[in-house]
Amino acid sequence: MNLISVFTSHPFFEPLAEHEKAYLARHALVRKLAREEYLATQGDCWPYLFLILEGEIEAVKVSTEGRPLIVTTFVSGDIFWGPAFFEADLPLPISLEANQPTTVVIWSRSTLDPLLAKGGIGWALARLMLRYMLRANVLLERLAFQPVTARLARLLLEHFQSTESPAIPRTLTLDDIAARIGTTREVACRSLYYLADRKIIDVTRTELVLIDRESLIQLAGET
Amino acid sequence: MNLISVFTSHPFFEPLAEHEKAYLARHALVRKLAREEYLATQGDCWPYLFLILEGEIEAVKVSTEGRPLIVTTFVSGDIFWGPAFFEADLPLPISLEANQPTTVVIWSRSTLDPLLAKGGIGWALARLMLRYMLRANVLLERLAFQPVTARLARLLLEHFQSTESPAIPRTLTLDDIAARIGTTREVACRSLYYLADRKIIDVTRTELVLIDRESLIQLAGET
DNA sequence: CCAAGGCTTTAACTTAACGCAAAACCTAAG
DNA sequence: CTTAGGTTTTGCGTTAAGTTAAAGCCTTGG
Repeated sequence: MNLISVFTSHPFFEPLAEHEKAYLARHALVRKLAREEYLATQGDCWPYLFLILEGEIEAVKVSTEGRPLIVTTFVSGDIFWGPAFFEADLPLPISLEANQPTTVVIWSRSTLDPLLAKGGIGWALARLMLRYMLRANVLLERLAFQPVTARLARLLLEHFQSTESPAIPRTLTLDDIAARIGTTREVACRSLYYLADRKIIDVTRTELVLIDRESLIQLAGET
Repeated sequence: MNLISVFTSHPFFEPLAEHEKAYLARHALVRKLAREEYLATQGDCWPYLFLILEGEIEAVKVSTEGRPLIVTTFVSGDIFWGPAFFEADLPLPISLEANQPTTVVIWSRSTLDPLLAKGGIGWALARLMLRYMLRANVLLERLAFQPVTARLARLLLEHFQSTESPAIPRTLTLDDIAARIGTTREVACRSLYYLADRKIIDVTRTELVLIDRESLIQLAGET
């Protein structure tokens, strides 16, 4: 397998010796997911750790009324796990859903167990977890303190940042946007046009064009 | 110092050898906090880990407009840390404020460093962090999906659970309640009377009496 | 070319939640 | 006893956000 090359390059596995990496590769479960396919669902007891080789996986929560909220997105190279990986019987607090065709490598708790006893990996896990905790924290802050418009503004800023061009094609549907900022389709749409009305962005059917970055930043609150 | 006895009894330090525990005790910083005193404030770079010996510490976030939100409460025996304990320069996402007279033991990153390299502690930290992440997750879910009344109902249930008696004295001020469920004084008060109006609880100036647990549970949503 | 299905947009309505302000109440200090 | 300061309670006006419904637009597949 050429899987080993992937591990070697990933900083997470750096502390491991060669034969340990080989062990990992032998026991790895490679799984391909289609768009909209679930890796695991909320409430499952899922004692695995995964690494994304290609694609994206969204961590999504669903309310009792069925409204989805995308908590975070894991991209290629990211590592995550189910709580049951650490302690038996802890249910998965979110669903893991592929965004697009995605390939992941999965290890079960029992496979990784012998390696975890060693120092390096435990520490690395703690660091990773810290990162995710901080992400969750940011989300919490926004949901608790910021209105929909501000959350939308921030989402847009992130998208505009990732490209040089001031225009981004409308790849996300309104439902996607709504799930990301924690609201509904309709409200997301209204907010978009609220921004358009004050000449902060330009909304067309095919793209969103940034007009006034300053105002957008201001609307998004601090940072 | 009799500090050592505290460590020995704490499962977190179980993996350590006796001489290591002694090392810990030697380098421990014991700090007493008065009520309302801050251990550290949001935005600080705070590379420490602490253990509560006595008292309580609240993790509180403050919005730009000054509205506080209590994210979680650490009680006697709990261990927590600043993100900078793991990675330099990460700011504290919350403030740590004593709820009551509180005693904590603090270690700096540099002190603990030699012990962290060893496996056991890293793993324990990862497990602890997982717990906190799950807590944050629950809070997120409630803020995102549940109305104020449901959040209040759940808070009350937790309080009623902790005592046998159906009556609890009003030790929390409305501001406290509001900060815990993420709203304002006035709204919290109104919600309280909303519950009283439908005979679910009884509100007097001195105590809250549980009348209809079933309804309260139902209002609180699942669980 | 047409029709179906999905996505977007708008409008009208409803309501939960917030802010302001004032009154009521309680406690502790003088 | 009185007052000052803090807390609780209530009324009122405002608004952000969710809901429902319907219309419009675009793409795709027959």
